[in-house]
Amino acid sequence: MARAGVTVERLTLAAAELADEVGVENVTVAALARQFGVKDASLYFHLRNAHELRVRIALLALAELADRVAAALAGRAGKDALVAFANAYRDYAREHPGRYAAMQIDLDPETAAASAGVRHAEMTRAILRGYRLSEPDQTDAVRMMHSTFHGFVSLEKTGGFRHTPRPTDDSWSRTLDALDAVLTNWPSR
Amino acid sequence: MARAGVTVERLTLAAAELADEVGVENVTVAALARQFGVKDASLYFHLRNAHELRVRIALLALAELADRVAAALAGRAGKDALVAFANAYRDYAREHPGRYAAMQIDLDPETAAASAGVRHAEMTRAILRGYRLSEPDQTDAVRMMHSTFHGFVSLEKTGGFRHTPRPTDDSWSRTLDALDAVLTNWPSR
DNA sequence: GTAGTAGCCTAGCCCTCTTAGGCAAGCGAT
DNA sequence: ATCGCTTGCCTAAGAGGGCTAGGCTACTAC
Repeated sequence: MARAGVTVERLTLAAAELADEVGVENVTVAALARQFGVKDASLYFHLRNAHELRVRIALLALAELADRVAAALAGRAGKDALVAFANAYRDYAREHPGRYAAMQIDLDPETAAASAGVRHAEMTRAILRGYRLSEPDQTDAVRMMHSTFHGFVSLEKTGGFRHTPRPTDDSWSRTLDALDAVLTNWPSR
Repeated sequence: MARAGVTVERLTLAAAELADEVGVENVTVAALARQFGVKDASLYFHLRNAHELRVRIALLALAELADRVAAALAGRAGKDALVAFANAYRDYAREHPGRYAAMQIDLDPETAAASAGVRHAEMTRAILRGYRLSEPDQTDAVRMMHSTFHGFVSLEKTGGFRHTPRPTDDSWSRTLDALDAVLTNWPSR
């Protein structure tokens, strides 16, 4: 009997692709086993449980996104960097809806600390260097930025903007203008 | 054999409460049936399938939230209205995490059009009257506002802000200041 | 009081998750 | 080469959940 050559890495990648096709909630151990031509039970040799599978998708996505953002950010500063970050973020979410959704599951603290999520935080703060904000304004601004990006992308995906004809691309670009404006002129207390 | 007195309304309400306790993804037809002292199969007399149950939770939540926001908005204008809206939104999401999560599932267009979601859109636009924005800026601003609210609340819930000690309440209030500032001074093209 | 229907039930199928225990392929050491 | 050990797969089996088909019963309308 030939071995199927299943590894955690191959499983995770296949799971991520499956997630993009059918949604994270439908990424099932059984479906994955079928893809590898293997019985469901066999995957528990590589995986603790179905939840770990989703966590692994999330970690993969966080790392991939961090790489993309880092590449987009290279050599840019100020609004240029803001827009590059934002577009890398949104593009990734649209190309990989399942992976993006997986990113939203909450990781336990130590897993999160070891994830590429920390790189996101660092890069976001790096952007703000162009806007000369000091603490605690910087933290607030980071949170607002992230909220705006995530909120927009998330609402766009679930069709929250569908009821108005205006192209979402236009709203996105104007939202970034507004974000740039408010970061440039961060209101003092 | 006494009848259990199951109705779609009672089912939906129980499901919503269950969702707040254990998460929407764990709202199961079987669990609900147990709560009503009834067999699972019996619920299919009232419900088409498990998905309908979640849709009903979403619609309930949209209506409840719209009521709250409307109450919060009464007699307010400008930044006052903005803050009231935002807090009503965030408070609801925190008190009813399961209902809030249910709100994010995408409804098919006609269901969405018949939902209380349209009231949200109207009220959001009403707030912007205080800021004198005309189309298409108004649409962009509505989208940005909604994105910010949803993004913040969503990230807060999934622990996205945990890695920084700053109280989220403070960041929230400063984010609203920033939003007010940018709406007041919406950047022209 | 009888017909009809609304509200529940049992039986049963399929799918998923997960554990327990077995067998066989390949590797390292003798 | 072969003996054993580990790795990678297997079968078996139980617990749930989703859902359908078909049946019984209590209430309702006439």
